[in-house]
Amino acid sequence: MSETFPTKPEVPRPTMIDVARRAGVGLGTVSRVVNGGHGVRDETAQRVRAAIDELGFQRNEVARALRPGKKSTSLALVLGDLTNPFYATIAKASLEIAGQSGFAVVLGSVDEDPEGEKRAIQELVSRQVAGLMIVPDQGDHAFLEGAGVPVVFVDRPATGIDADIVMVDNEGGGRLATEHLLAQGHERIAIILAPSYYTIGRRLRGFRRAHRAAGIDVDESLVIQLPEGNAEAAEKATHEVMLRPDPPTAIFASTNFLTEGVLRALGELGSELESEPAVVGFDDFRLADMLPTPVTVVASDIAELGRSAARLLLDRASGADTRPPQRIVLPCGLIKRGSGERPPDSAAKRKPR
Amino acid sequence: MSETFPTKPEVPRPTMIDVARRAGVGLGTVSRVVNGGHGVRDETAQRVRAAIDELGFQRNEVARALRPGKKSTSLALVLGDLTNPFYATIAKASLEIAGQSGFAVVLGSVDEDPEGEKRAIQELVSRQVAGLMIVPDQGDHAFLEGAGVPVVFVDRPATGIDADIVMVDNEGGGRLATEHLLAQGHERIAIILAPSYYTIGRRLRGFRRAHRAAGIDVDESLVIQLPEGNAEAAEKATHEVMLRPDPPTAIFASTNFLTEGVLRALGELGSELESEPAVVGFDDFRLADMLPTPVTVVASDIAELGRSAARLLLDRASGADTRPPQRIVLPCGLIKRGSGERPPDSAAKRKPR
DNA sequence: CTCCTGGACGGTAACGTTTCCAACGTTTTA
DNA sequence: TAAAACGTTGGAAACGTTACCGTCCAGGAG
Repeated sequence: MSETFPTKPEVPRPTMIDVARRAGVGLGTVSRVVNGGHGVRDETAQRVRAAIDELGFQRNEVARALRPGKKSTSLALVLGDLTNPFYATIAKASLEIAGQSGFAVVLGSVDEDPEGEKRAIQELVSRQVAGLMIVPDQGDHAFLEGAGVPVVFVDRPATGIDADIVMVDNEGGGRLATEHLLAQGHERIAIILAPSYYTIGRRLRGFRRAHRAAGIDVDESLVIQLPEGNAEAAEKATHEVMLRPDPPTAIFASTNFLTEGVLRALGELGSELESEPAVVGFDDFRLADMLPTPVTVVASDIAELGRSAARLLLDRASGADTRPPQRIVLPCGLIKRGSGERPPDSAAKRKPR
Repeated sequence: MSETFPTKPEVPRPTMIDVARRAGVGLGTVSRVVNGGHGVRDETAQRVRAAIDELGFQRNEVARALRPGKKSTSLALVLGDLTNPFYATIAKASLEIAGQSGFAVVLGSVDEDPEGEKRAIQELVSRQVAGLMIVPDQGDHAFLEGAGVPVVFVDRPATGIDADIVMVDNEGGGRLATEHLLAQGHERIAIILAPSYYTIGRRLRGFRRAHRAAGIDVDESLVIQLPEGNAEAAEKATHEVMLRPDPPTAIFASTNFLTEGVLRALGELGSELESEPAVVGFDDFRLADMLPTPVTVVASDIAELGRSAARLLLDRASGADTRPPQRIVLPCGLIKRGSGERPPDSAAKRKPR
């Protein structure tokens, strides 16, 4: 390198010792002032505070967390693809709650495989976080038992450990969506399923229960298990099922990304279809109301999912909450927008508006 | 509480001292083994590693970061609404890069006001992060000068400090979008602007330059400054401008959320309009290709924005990079989808497909 | 007047790690 | 053969904070 950047003087940040010296008091006094200032004479506290301001002192959270028994003021959040608005919403909400209590949120690097998840979690634990919020992948989470930090699972339970869990009423949502379609007279409803997550299983159960309650048999050839949980897989599967000799008159997409894939396939199929099927998705998504046919979805308050998890974890971490592991379940509601309203016998093509 | 949860025995995690005792070696030797194991006899290292496995020892990153001069192995990321896919993409990408180097990413709680941002940053600095990635709000960031950690700004520069910056070619993008519309024959192009961010200013500059190059005057009444940067504001503004006696024949929306608002307004206006205007947005968004009229956008590689920022910051933090502050600018490209292709004289209504 | 009480404060140990230095044994060099 | 050099190891200091303990002084009780 021909010219180097003048490296910053790397001025060491002032410590409590500097503050103590400046204020002419002992180290303990500074500590007391920094932590609320009980047991310190007003006049002394003033002097200390003045010194803090002059030096621009800021407490070193790392040193603080080193003290015996103390945990850091950080929570860890382990989740999947942040690009999925579902996860992003959880992250944002938990961040907000944590921030209100002066806690930061550490995001471990998120891998796909269970092994990567385990590594990420251990990385986080080694940072002495006060608690873990995890949207768990498949695989055993028993190794968390000995981690010594409270854990809250979000959106789905984990196996091998009995911990708090905050989730959505997946079965109720699945039932709601299906009942809505059944009420329109549909009897051949396809359900598109992402790979074996717990949530998906519950949504399927709701689907079956709604059928049973209505006295209608589920055509198992319309229960479609995708190899992957992305829009492309759903698109392909929708293509296939709609071109069968006896296509479904309605489709229930079990995930926001899957809904997108379903709609994409229907759009491409377009006029090839004798009659466009009704569609209901699970989880709302942006622009759902602006598509050529606004899409009806079953939705829950995802942000509340994140908030509840963060609140619960903070209470656990502070020791304020010693109840047995809790199971918080948030309700789902139906947002009718149009795509679920097509009658099964309608041969009408999508209209301009 | 009538019954309390059996509090975990709170097993203290094993330390290096435990490992040393178990392996019958000194503390220094354990440290050497943990950090690569140079200068330790193979047989000794084996014994130490065995002890580590048996005890399930894991290095305490907090204690590690306390050592003089050492920073933690965490990077901080400060940004706006994670629910905005733009920010979420940056977060995901930087997380990925940081994770590859064993760094975690701490998200400070993100407020809207400059004061909240400053507080969040100081919270993060007090956690001894190795570096800061900031998508800065307005306001002076000179206070970062003395923070003693490397800073990389993302998406926009900050005032009051000369630091690395990774951004997008906003002016080029603005110009590209405008040129595309001009090439279709449009001469009355409205531009919808979010409040005074740096990026928006550059996009506007590109807009003006393109006009000048084409020898067409900008109608200043079509340069629309929004009071807020959300979809609602854009929707309202679009309504107003389209109902003027002499409406624009094309609209350039300077932000993904604004594009959404513009489209929403146009959808509502529907048949009230004599001719629907062409639309080009800045930044791509999910489902843009599935709207009734697929929307043309100017886009850049947002993920690369995050990746570059993280890479640069890691190099700065490790001291590997001592160059003067860098300015990385990523190019923008045009993604044609249809909404930008309407000729200015077309009286055609939106067609079914 | 003395003793005791209690509030205010100073000093120090401890947290778990890394880094430096000294000590040791072995081998090479003079 | 003695000295020097080297590789391996153990021990101690240091990082910045909090918790605990002891000291000091003032004031009240006896």
